[in-house]
Amino acid sequence: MPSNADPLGQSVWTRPPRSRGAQPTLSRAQIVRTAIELLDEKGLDGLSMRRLGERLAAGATSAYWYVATKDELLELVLDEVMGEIEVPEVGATDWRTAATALAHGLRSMILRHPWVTGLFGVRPMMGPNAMRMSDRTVGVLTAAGFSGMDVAYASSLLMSHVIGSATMEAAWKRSITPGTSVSEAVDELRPYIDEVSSRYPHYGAWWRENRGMDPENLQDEGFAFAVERLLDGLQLWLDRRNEAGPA
Amino acid sequence: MPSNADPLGQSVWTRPPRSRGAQPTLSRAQIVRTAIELLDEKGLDGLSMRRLGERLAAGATSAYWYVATKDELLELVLDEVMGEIEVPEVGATDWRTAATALAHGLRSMILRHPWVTGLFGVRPMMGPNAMRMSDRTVGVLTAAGFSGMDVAYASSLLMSHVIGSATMEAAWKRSITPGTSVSEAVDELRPYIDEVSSRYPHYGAWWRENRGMDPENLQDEGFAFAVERLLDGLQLWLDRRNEAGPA
DNA sequence: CTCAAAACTCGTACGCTGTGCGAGTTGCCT
DNA sequence: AGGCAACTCGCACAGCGTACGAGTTTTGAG
Repeated sequence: MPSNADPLGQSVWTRPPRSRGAQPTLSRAQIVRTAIELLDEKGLDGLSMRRLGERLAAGATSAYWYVATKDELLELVLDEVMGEIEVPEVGATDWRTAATALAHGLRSMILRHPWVTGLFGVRPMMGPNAMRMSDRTVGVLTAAGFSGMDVAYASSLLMSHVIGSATMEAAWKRSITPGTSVSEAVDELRPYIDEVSSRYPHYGAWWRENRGMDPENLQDEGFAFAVERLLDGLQLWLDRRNEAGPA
Repeated sequence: MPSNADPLGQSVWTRPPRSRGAQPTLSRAQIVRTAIELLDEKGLDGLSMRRLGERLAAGATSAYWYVATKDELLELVLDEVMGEIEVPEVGATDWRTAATALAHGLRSMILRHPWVTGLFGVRPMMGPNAMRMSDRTVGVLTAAGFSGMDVAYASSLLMSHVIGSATMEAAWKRSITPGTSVSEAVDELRPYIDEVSSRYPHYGAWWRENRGMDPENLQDEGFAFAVERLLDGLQLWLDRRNEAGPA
């Protein structure tokens, strides 16, 4: 363990960076950037500390001066990509537009970096970028009329849905042979689905009715549909509460 | 690779089990059961093929006769725990009750086996238990009045939300020292949250108003709230459509 | 009953992983 | 000038997934 290891259970985010001494040839930022490069190219399994060292033109274990463990590096990486999402400032638009932007921004980040889905489950996101996003979300929802625990509930509803659906979408995309389009993949699978779905009554019936659909924009449309329904549900709750309140 | 390895890219589910020959001392079912035991005790990282062999009182690589790779074993394991969820048959209750049962059933399965969150993202779920669940879900939603792609959208909305929120809940639970209750954990974290939240305006304001809340049933309440909003949103869409249709 | 083949079990080994350790180098501060 | 802090990195270790092939048991065919 390098000497900057965490003595008191503090997280990566609270520990100050080093300052004096020989000038470093590496940096946290560079390490994180390179790790993301590697992850984008080869996926979560494709990142090993040795490969990272190689790509950095450094020794296999050199990164360990800047990062206590691989898990910690992954925490930094997760927060870094969270920084790619932009949430409108409070008051810039109505809350529905802002929430929609948040949802779509988060989703497209995940589709850009599908390996993040493997990182969401491990530790709660507390990095500065994730916090900044939470902060804006809280602001937007508060301005919309939510208060108290409802804010937390609504924001978690939003985030959870996006994370869940993008996780499943990424899983599906990963399972098709790379390079083929969605339509081609579905065409390939069609006989198999025919066979399987025939054994399940409701699913089979649905499939017989809908096997002709164009699968190209299905994921996008499904996501947009879900976000609308979800915001409808929240809006309805606000409306009902406003009706009941001033009575 | 054992000789029953998949020659044509078929999945685990289509390959028939072995029949003739020396009577086996192991079985797929037993292997899967033991793997789940180990996973429940030690988490995703705690499962190694060697440990599995040990616990089975067998050689380190013996399980490889029944399972081509560890990933395949995990696919079986995932489907096995999916079998723990019960979805009401179509017509047994109104669709809202059925959907609520599905959501809560899936959530409590995930909280019982938190390691599954690491499995959702890797491959689409196509095992028999997952299919059975999808089938019932499709049935319930069709009976409710959804049709065509809406069925897929609505069912994915439901599942995605549960998976996302349970993933984040499991992450949070994992990060607190085991054995301490939720309230104790929050009490421990309180000074840290005070410090962090002060740097984020909206989040900080929200925290100052709400730092006194009782965190004990927060997760449960938040989940129930979200499911209600989500079903409201779907219901509203059905209503609007029924209004517009017969006009 | 005989016997080859099928059905399994498992010890060994290979290449990979994360990372602790300690010796080596560099450059600032007194 | 000298010492120490800041870094770099080769080596080694324990553990991983799993390919391989030799060993054991049971079966069905002749």
